[in-house]
This record gives sequence, C-alpha cells and structure tokens, in this order.
Amino acid sequence: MAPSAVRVRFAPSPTGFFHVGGARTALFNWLFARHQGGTFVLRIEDTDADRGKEEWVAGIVDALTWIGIDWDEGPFRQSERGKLYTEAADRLYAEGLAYWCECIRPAVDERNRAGGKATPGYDGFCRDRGLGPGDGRALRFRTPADGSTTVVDVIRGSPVFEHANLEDFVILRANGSPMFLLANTVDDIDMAITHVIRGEDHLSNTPKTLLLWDALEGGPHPVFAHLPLLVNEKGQKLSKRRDKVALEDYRAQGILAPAMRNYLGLLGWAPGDDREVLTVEEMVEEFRLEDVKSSPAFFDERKLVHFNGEYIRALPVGEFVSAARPFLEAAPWSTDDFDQRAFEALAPLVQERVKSLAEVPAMVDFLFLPEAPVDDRAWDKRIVRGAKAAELLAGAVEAYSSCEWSAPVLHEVTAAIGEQHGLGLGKAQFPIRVAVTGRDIGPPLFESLEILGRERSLVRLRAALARLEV
RNA sequence: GCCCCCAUCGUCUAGCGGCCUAGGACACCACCCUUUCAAGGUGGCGGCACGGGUUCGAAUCCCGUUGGGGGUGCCA
Repeated sequence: MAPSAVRVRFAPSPTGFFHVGGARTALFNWLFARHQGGTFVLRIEDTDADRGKEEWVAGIVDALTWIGIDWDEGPFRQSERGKLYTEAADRLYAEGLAYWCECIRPAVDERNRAGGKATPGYDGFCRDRGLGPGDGRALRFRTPADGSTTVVDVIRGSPVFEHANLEDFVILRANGSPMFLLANTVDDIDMAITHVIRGEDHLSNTPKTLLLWDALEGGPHPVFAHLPLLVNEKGQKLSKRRDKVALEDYRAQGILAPAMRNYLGLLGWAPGDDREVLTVEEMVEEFRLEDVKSSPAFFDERKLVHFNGEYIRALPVGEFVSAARPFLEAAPWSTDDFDQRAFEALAPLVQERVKSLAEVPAMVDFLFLPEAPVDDRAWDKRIVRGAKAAELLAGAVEAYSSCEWSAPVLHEVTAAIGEQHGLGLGKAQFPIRVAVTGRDIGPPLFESLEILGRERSLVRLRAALARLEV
C-alpha cells in the first residue's frame, strides 16, 4: 500500500464499559486508515477526573484487541497532556479570544427565564466584564457574533451553522482542567489528524471545534465523517443505562470476535454487492467513507447471532473445541467429571447446532453429569404422555445390553424396536433421548449414546423405567 | 423553545434518472431433506412516509409537510 498522509484517531472516554457504538466507530476509523495506508491513533479522553477510571482504560484496550483493531500510535492519555491544553487556553485568553466567567448555571438559567430568552444557552453575562482568572472562574471561548461555519462532512454534505446560534462555551473548568472541546481540538491539531470519524452526536459540536481550530491557528481543517448513530428498537441512541451494549457481555455470551466485527462493519456500511459475510481483509479492501449511510442503524442482536452461527460453523473443529473450553469450565459439573475426549468426539455435531458458545454446555452436559439432567417438560411430554414410552425404554434396555455399541448399529436396533410398536424412528427415539440426555432436543442420539457408553446409557434407561413405575 | 441530522420490506441494506411489476440478508410462515434439534434446499409474506414540482421518464434531483433522532453541561 502506498504511503499516505491520512491520520485518524479513535478517542474514547473511559466512563464505563466499552460499548458496541464505540467499537463500531473504532472499526470504521481503523478500516479507513488501513484502506488508505494511513495512521490510526488511539487517544484516551480522560479529562474529567471524576468520571475516568483506570479500569475502563484497560477495558478499552482489551476490547479493541479482542475485535482485532490495532493502533499505530498511543494510547495517549489527555490526563498526561494537561500542559498543552492550559497553554492553548492561556493563548486564547491573551489574544482576547476567551474570557473568564464566574457565572454558575442556576444564575444563568434564572436570567434567561427572566429575560424571556428562548435559547437556554449561556447569555454572555461575563463577556465584557474584563474579569481575570480567579477562584470559581471558568474560561469561556468567545464565539463570533456574525458569520457562519461550514462543516465539510463526507457523509452529510456540508451543513452550515450560524455563529449567532453558538453560545460562548467553557474551555477550562474552574478547577483548571480542560473541557472536551479544547482538549479534543488541541490534540487533533497536535496529532495532525486529517479525518475525524465519529458518531453523529458530535455533529452539533463541530462548528465550535472548527472555531477553536482557527483560533488556535491549527491550519487546514480536517475532513469530517459523522457516522449514523446505533439505535435501539425505539430508534433512540444506544445508551449504557437502558440498552444492552457492553461488548464484554456479547463476548461472555459466546459471540466470536470476527462475527462481531463483521456485523458491526455492516451497520451503516455495505460493500457494493450482496455479500454480507466478509473477511476483515475484504472489508479493508472495500471500505470507503463515501459509502457510509447517513441514516441510523438498529443494533439487531438476532442478526448478530445469525452471523455468529455462520462463523462458528466455519471454524475448524479444533478451534471450536478450544473456543468452547472456557464455557465448559464454567458449567455445572465438577472438573473431574469433564472428559475432553468425549467432548471432542461430540463437538462436530454440536458445532453445527449452536449459534453462540454459551449454548454449548446444554448440548453436552449429559456426558459429564453423573445422572441425566431432567427437563420436566420433556419428561412429561415424551415419557409420561409419550406413545409406548415404557415399551420402548424396556426394548432399548433389552437390545442395548448385547448389541454392538456403535452409532450405526444403535440406529438400526432402535429403528427395529420402534417398528415393533408401529412407530417410526422419529417418534421412537424420543423416550430414549429423554431418558439418557434429559432433553428432547440435542445432538444426534446414536452418536450421543456411543460416546456416553453402554453402561451409563443402560443405567439411565433403567432409572427412567423405575421412575415411570413409581 | 432554538440549532442540526435523518427518512427503501418489522430489521440491516442494494439502488446513485430509464437495467426496478425495487435485489440480497436477518426474522417470520410453508414445504423438502431428516433419528430430535439445527444446518441445508425451495417457495411465501413484506417496502420506496406524504404532497408538490423538474423531466419523455423519479425510489433516485428540488421544495414543502409529516414523522423520527441528535445537540443545546464547569459530560464526552
């Protein structure tokens, strides 16, 4: 790939679990950078000391690593770059582009109410009071009264913002720490960012960013790309409070990283054809910022799970076995009873039946539990009320005691038992399946029996018969 | 309130003026396959928000309406 001056950054704020919206933003930045042969910078925006937490930073790094996003520079932390922001703020004040303000919010609101002012923003009370720095004073940027700023956005055209609608915003808190807009802009200039790719919720901030950019003489503006928001079923922006959004939750439920990455890549973007399952290389190859949609996308867990099923089935069996391992270790049997070889034997049949790794334990638990698990619904439906259940179970005990213990023979023998009672194999296998595995759904029965073994199978069949007679 | 963004099947999307009686995928339904369940196969259901323009011709361009969303913090 040809060298390129493209520089993008992903700048999350460590204020909670890393969520899917952030992952999507990171992914699009990364895809764009890799496609262009540019540089991807990771920057942690932890200027709000009350909210940022070190553990969340680790969470961001882990999550990005998990979905296969690597960075060329960073992670930088704004909390370690404070000097840059205060210097910039000093400059703006010295040049008269910012002023100190001692207003507190309730007072501003009160004045706005009293004045019948329609817009609830800052009223400019301290604008011309000539206040110097002091206790309880914040530094505000002086926005121009006239004119307008045009945001060049490859996804949204070029929205124009009238300066008259922009309030004087705080750039330095009374405690001296920089606000988002200042730190963000100073860093984008300092890091020579050429393309700002972020969520649409930042679009309204952009004219303020650009005003600051020019005030700080940052040079040519970066190109913007405001990505469509990820929304919930009500069409609202995904929120950590009300929606299931933590990447970690999906990981814990057995979503594979490539499946998540593939699905996320299709939220707001698609290659020009009908393909949906794409390798990461194909995404990098095809990705174009201009092709990103502008309307919001609903995060549909069902489709994600479908993708996951595709990825699970495409795994080499060995990889499936190791991927499932952590989920088996957390399962309800003692580690001594877990039999790796038995699991490996059944794994290929399980692999094509699950859509997430969290479903694996329920498919194989009968192998490791001392007795068959009991699903009351299945017991009642297939054995208590099932046709000829007792006869079929008795027939199985009889035949299984002496027949060759292999899936094909068990298949044959069981079909014969069913036939004796006028039942097809589909119906005849139910009582046996429930007696041995506890459930009426699961991996193919005869392979399951073969792996479980003759003795354990017979014990369970007799136990079921005994239970029936009580 | 004010500013801004958005609008193709329930959902994700293809479409960038004629190839569209709008294609694919998820979900749903039916059938086939089948030892259960999956997987797979076949078929079905289902959409250009509305109203004006522009044009020989509009899902595609323009305007308006309606609807939805975002922002409006000494959060990011």
